[in-house]
Amino acid sequence: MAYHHGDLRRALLDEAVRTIQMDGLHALTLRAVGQRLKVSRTALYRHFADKSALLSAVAGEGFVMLRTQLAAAWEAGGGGVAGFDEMGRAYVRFAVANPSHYRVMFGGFVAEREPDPELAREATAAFQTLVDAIVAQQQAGLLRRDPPQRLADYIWSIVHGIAMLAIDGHFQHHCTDVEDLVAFAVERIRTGTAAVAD
Amino acid sequence: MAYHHGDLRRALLDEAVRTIQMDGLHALTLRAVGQRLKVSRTALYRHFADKSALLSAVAGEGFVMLRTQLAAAWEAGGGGVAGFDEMGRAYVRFAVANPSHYRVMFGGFVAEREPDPELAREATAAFQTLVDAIVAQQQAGLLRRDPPQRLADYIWSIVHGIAMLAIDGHFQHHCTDVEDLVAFAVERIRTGTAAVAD
DNA sequence: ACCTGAACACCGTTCAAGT
DNA sequence: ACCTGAACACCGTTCAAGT
Repeated sequence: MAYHHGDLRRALLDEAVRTIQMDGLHALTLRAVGQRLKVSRTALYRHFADKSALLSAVAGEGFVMLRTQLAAAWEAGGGGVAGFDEMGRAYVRFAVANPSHYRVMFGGFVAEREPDPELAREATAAFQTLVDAIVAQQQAGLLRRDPPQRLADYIWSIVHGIAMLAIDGHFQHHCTDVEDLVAFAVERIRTGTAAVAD
Repeated sequence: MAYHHGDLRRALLDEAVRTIQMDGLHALTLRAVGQRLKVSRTALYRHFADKSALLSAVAGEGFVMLRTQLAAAWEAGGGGVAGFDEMGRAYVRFAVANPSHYRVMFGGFVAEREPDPELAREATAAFQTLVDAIVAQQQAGLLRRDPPQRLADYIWSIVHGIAMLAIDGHFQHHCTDVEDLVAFAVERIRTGTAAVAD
């Protein structure tokens, strides 16, 4: 009869994201997901070790999407200053457009225990996109010659902070437009990290 | 016999923080808290409407502590540049020293639904400490004359981003010392937001 | 007023059993 | 291989009852 065959895994991931998007992370129960997919609530265990493995998979897909969109923004901006600024905008835009992915990626649900190495690898790859762009700009004389990792930690913190506060609605209270804030941040980062004369 | 009288509320708050600190937010169960305080698991309902009200109270105390420590740092630094830099350091230091408070304050557990107005007021008061310091610096000609709220959103995002990533252990992977990162951030913020010549 | 114990409706997970 | 149904040990919350 209506076996889901190979695509139940895919359906479970999509339904998990959909549920978090609509009703929040606390509403994600294996029973509800199974019920909505017309499947036993234990069918999931054929595809994931447990609930946290499902969340890890969601986070992993999120990191792949993020890395792809960051790289695309860098390319679309033609590298250099325009490309880097575009990366910052793309980062926050990803978080705002995919809040459930982002929350699972950084909400502390996965990072608590030692996460599966594949997830760590994908997170590192996304971070590396930022480091690469920083090194490229330094070599073009567009950015301070601080250690790239330090600059990356700093800039990642800024866009992450904006993204988190935006997702959690902390800006709505004082009517802050997120796009405007990111534009302001990009300018201030540029001013604060410009290459200094030798 | 061993009634807790008026201080059960206090004991519940402390035990909640202790539990989150030691075992994580997912380990905070009303049953465990009650058991550890030698009290029925339903005794809590005499002091809090429900579990989320307990978390709201923890968050509220966190905002009071944060505001106090930010104001103290500003004063200790004698206002001006030194005081402002000290505020940034104090912010991240608070988060790292009180990760369970911080996670409840910003982890999206409280902000999801409409939070109680008292909590919102305390969060706003903490934010206002930053705005006030920014206005003072602008009047002293030490900071760009952008809208104070915009500068506050920007700087709050930076320290919040560093704090969150630090708490969730995302810096341990590439051996970043948080104090060093904050020091670097404070310098870059200063350079990026310095007053411009008229 | 403050606390208790039993009860209710949930949850993730396991496991023997079915196809 | 893939899915099911019953069972187990949890959870937050309610409520009549005790002091």
